Amino acid sequence: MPELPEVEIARRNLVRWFKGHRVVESEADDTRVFRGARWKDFNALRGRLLSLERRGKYLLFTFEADRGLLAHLGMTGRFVRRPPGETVLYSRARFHLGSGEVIHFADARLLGRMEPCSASGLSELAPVKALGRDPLVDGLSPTELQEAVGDSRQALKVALMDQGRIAGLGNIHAAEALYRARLHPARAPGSLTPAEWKRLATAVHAALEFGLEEQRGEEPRYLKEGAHNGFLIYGRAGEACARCGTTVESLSQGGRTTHFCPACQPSHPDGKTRR
DNA sequence: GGAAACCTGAGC
DNA sequence: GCTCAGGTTTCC
Repeated sequence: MPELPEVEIARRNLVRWFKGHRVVESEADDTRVFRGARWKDFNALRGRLLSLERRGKYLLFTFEADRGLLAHLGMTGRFVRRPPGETVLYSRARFHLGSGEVIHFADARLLGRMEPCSASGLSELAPVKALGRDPLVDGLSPTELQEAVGDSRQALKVALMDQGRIAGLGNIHAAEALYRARLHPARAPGSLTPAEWKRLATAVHAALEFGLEEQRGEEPRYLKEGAHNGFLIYGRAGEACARCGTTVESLSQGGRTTHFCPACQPSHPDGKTRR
């Protein structure tokens, strides 16, 4: 379920957890998380974590001895740090630190992905090479946004979630960005005006920054007990739009549910609403 | 395009 | 009991 902000928070936590500690042992279970990759190579991840990079929703671990790991949280994946001996539900892979603490990769639905490889080969892995610009890592100007998304023939929201165009936006933050930019999710990317690209670029950054603020902390907020919905539009179908009071609607795009305000986000640039 | 697939948990 | 879930891939 995690999108860019959640993955970035996971990255920051991991950097903190690994800092000053060596990995004395790594071990993983043979699960679907490794897909075709050689899961036993996970055991070779030892020593210091030299760097941890995020590109879109992927994490790129670099350990000593040219050992690397590509990780994706899927829908329910998460990294947690626990004292020695403590069990973690759905733990799929573990880093044992010199301090005795254990960093688990837990994933109930097994939709996450782990791929051990050489550190130098991380950037050459197919999923990584296919990624588009990361708004936080690479920046995303209105022009760059238009170049990445403007030639798509899919609905605007679907195009925004295409990781090959922009890396990191998922169902929630794409919807949040469109609401902030007052753009209808079904708009044709080719129809946006320069002013609209500018609004959208600003909105993408705002939505991601808001998400980062929301997710700060060790335990992923979205998995927390009783976490309330702090989003502007996501999950608010049937509620009144905070901006204009119109009832928020939903529609299905590319198999995902999109929420939007039919008044604030007109389907045409001239403001006419058509559905 | 869209739907179904991969999985389990949460919510109604 | 049924539906849905913040992701990605695969197959009509």
